[in-house]
Amino acid sequence: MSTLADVARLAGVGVGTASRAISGKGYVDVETKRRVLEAATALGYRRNAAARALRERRSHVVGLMLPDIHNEFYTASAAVLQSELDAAGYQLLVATTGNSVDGERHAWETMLDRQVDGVVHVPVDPDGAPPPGLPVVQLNRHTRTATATAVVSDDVAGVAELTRHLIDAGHSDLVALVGAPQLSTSTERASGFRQAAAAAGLVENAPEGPRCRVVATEFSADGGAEAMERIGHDLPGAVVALSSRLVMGVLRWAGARGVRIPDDLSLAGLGDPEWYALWQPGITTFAPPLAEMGRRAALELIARIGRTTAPPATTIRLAGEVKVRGSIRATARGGVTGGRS
Amino acid sequence: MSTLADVARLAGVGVGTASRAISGKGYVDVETKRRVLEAATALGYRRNAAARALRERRSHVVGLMLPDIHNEFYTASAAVLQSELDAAGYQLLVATTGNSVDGERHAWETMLDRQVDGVVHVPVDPDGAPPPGLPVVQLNRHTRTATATAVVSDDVAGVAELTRHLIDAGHSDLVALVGAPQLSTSTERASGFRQAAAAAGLVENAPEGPRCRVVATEFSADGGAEAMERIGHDLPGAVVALSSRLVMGVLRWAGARGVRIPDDLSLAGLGDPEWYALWQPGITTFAPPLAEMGRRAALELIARIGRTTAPPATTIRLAGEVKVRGSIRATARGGVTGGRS
DNA sequence: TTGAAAGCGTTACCAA
DNA sequence: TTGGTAACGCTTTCAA
Repeated sequence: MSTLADVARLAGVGVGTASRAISGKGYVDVETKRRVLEAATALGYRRNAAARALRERRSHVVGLMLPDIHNEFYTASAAVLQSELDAAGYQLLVATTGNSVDGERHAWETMLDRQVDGVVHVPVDPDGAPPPGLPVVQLNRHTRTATATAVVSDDVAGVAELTRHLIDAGHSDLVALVGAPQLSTSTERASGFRQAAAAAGLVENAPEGPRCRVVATEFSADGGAEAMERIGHDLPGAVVALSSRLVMGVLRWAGARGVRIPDDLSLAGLGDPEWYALWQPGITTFAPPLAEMGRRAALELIARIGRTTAPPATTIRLAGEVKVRGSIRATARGGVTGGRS
Repeated sequence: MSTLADVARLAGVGVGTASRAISGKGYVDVETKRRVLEAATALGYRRNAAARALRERRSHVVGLMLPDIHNEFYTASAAVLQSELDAAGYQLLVATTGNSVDGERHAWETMLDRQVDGVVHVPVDPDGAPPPGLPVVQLNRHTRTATATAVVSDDVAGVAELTRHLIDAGHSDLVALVGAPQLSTSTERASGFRQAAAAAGLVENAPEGPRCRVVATEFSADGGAEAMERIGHDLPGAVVALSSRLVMGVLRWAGARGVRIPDDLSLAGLGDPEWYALWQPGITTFAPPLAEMGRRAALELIARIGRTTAPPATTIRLAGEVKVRGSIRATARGGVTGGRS
């Protein structure tokens, strides 16, 4: 691998000049620059990133910390985040936290050791704080204490709209399935559900009559199946499974128990993996704007890097979209949409 | 951020000693080492990765080049690859090629600029060659010229087994859907299909009688739907869609055309995304051992890094598994499994 | 507009 | 076993 000194020698200039010609900062005569560039091409010169990072005190690398690479919910954001960052000249270092506090600490150490210029972080520990001084943007979830700017989906509004859709279809006995109550995603989704339910006069945990319930489990297929098993003796008319994994769990449970969707039970979901549309008759869902979230997170982070005074931590809420498909059945009790039965 | 010099000063030793104490290479008195480590902890010292990379001429970073982060086929391997690499002290730099030769070239430049120690690569250009001298392991696909070691699924055997399953169920009019013919995945999957079909006496492209066809399109849902549209006038008894995207395309097409699976058309797939099992009555498929492939790729790469003489390029073929579910209907014409109709 | 030279934080060599 | 010192390749003063 040839170095800048090689290029300078071949071009017949000093290293300083060569550096300026190549980086494009500082004065260089047009003709000199041409010669340097030519020499660089001839030698197949590539700037050494390590030397640059050492001298410039910035690595041009940003970290992405997420619970699990193999989860389409995160990768949907990661894909556009990556391309946005790439366009701005940053490389992406990926570390996974495995949804554990230990894993998260380990990932932070990795990031710090690598001198990343900033981090996009899907937080695990609701009370964790990012290392001071490092530009961090939280994605999807946010921690309790507002230590960093977060880019999230407006789940409250989205789930409320989804819930209203159920209510409009004539449902008055609703169950929402959420994950661990410490996660911001759990509480916000539950809150959207409760708001819409309360506004329609559904009473939480009422033994009968118009009612709604919130069941907390774990954001996984097993969690969803287990939760349905738990309430199986007292099934609602509709269940809102507030993550795609929970939807899978409900579907699995329904298949095993012979419960037909939407005939025996209406189902609404969250997220929009490709199979939602494929599954007959399609899962009605609230789809967070994952791509847009990734884009915004990248932009926010880039804006924060290199700035000495960190802008105040804010939460950026992006609106998603309710997608109506066939997993909800209009009841005889009839709502605005009328009954199909 | 404190430096090694700070640590050395606090511990009352020279930087050389401090370096040896911390890196654990070279002679250091036990007591001295303790003092250094203590000082390091007190100062919250972290080794500067850039300086280390510059001096050691290796970055402890490996690159992962894949077509698209948002594709569960690759992330299934990437997840275990990441954890394996992490355990060996390597960080993962991710670049996407977007399935284009240009994107691939750009990704290579990124990798070279970053001085990565090695690369795990899902090749796009079937004729491309990795930069000489850099340890590279190809994942999933391999290039035509055996320039690097590749870790792939034994698609020939797997697809042959899957095809035999169809034949055993009494099918004698088969279509296989594959992607671009330059990709090794396309040719190997097609070859497994042809082998099994020929062994059962199916004639390729025969106008009637026991026959089989191979239709090349693009590895995408649109490609699958378009291919089905193209052959819709002359439907086979069963179609083998040789990627999960193609399966989606077939399913979408079937939904739109009112073709029932498996009643009107049997379907077999490849890969095993979570929704295969969920989709009623389940997609019968050949599932490549993605996790194991990721693990092996990581191990092979680690073994190659730091070794001066590159071991010869070999292709490591890992066996996958055929998963039988409900998307194949036994025909009246009856095979060993007998007909359900 | 240019060249020389001083670091950036490590590791590795060498003499003590 | 230790400390001093010379690189590693680059950017960035500073004088010329």
